Amino acid sequence: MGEGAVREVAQVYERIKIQHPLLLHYYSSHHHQPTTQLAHNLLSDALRALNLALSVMKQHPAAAGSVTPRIVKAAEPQISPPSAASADSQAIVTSTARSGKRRRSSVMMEGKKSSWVNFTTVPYEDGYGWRKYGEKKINGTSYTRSYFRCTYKDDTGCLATKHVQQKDCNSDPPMFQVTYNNGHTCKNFTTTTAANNSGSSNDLALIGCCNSSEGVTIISSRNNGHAGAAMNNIKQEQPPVLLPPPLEISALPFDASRSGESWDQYSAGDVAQIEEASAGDGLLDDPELFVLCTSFKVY
DNA sequence: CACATTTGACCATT
DNA sequence: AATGGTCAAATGTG
Repeated sequence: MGEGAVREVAQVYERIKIQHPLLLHYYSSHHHQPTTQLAHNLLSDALRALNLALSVMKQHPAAAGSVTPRIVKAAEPQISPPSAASADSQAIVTSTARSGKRRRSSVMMEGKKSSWVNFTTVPYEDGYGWRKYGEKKINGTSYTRSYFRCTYKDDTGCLATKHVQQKDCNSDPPMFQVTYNNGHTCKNFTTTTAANNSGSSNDLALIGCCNSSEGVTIISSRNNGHAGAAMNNIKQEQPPVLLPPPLEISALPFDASRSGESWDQYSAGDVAQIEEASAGDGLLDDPELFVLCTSFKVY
């Protein structure tokens, strides 16, 4: 058993995990079909088994074969899952006195906890409403990084933010690294407008990177090599979904026929906290394996 | 008019 | 000083 085994198990796990919600959605509207429920149960069992297998492999790397030190390092931090809305993080809702010069208080620094990354071809479709608040050219990258905060921050004090960084690799579709900070606390805040992304409705995020070939859904949104241009296709008002509880099987309250959801990052509510180990693309030699190996629950 | 995006400036950290 | 993250005025859009 080696790295290849870990990768294979992890890939199967992620595939099931990603496609499970589609089945659940179908199942929710076809209760009368026992075969669907059977498939649902089987998938649930498979998920648990694979999750457990990955956990064992990770805890006994000697048995599972060598895992690159960088991966292990990145998976080390064990911090509360992204969905946890801690009280102190609420306290950080510093109104930052719009008037004067803002100052990053120590409380603010204490609040930087939940952070996780996701590699996806559809960085703007994760079921939440995001509002762009900045764009920056980051050293060592070809594309600008865009910063988003929760659309309902002002209404609910939701501290969720994310930034999207297109990878340098010339993949088609382009791959993005999405870094989330703080889970959403706005929950099921209602929106009125429906998603009308330029991308096809069934786009599904896929964990992976440049050379991922399997299961990548082509999105129609073009990218002309400038992240800012790609942003023009962002649909800010998307039907929000509740964060699925960590590895808990539940139907998602969204219409999968309208908006693809890249909620895999949530199912890893226990996802290892990922600290930026290095700048730019040096984060990992193999981001795909990296994500796969850090997104399962450790029992 | 309300809301979202753009973009230069500001601030904290290293 | 360089860098990354955020603010907020200006601008765009429906």
